[in-house]
Amino acid sequence: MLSTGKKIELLKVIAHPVRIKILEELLEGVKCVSDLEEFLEISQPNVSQHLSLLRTHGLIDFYVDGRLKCYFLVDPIIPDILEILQKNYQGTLPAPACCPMTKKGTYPGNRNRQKNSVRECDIT
Amino acid sequence: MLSTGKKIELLKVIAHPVRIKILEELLEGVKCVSDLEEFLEISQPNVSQHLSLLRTHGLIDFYVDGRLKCYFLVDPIIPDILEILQKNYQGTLPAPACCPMTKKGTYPGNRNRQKNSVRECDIT
DNA sequence: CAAATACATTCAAATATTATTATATAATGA
DNA sequence: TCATTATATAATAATATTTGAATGTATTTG
Repeated sequence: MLSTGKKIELLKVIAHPVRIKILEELLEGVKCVSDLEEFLEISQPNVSQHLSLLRTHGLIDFYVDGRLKCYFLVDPIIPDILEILQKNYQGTLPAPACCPMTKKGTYPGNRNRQKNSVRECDIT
Repeated sequence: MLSTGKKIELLKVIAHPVRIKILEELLEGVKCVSDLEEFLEISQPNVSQHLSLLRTHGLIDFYVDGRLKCYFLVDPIIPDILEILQKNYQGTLPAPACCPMTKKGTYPGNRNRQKNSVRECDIT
């Protein structure tokens, strides 16, 4: 299994608007470079460069059909990332249990804080 | 709801080893800067810089307790990303239905390919 | 009020990423 | 074989990211 470090690297590679579009397109099925070039509306060398980066990181691969290179998805992390990008997040995470917002106390750590700061969360 | 573009930007901000560690730490609960500094073993200004970046992107926020700044998670995209980083992916995605690997044909698009390339996937 | 603590900001240097341009290669078709 | 099509690579220039060093501000404590 991949280390967290490697996964962060993958995340970094994925986090680019053009590459996300490529991956979304490949999620639909196999695509050759020229089809991607048309779809993305960027130069062919640039498409190849992005494909190359995705490939050297093991995210995608290709097979050859005549003079076409047919790219497809390999890494199972991709659908999960793309799903997050589609997901409709609303609101925020719940405020921390122990803070002035929830009126339940202040910092739960051991650092110095103001003398009169009461930690109701400790008192229970 | 956030646009895909904004989410890609968030992904880019998140995809950094130090910032991932910060987010993982904050997932456990509120943390002040000095505690993060100790944990991360990087300089205090650098911690502040990363926190600032995370905050300007709306991923985290803080409350003040005396001289402490207590940071906490805000954006609900964070737990989802962190979950992916923990997940144990194995194997690869299934090979495309229509390619030499699966022996079911070649490129499904409309580009020129070699004359004798048969598309069994079209024939059904 | 002075010192100490907690944190932020600014600037510069080092490094990494991105896109462009030009050129190369390999396969196909005339 | 020659032109065309499909793609890759290399070099460069522009830009962005990252870190370190120095300095600044606010709060608390003695």
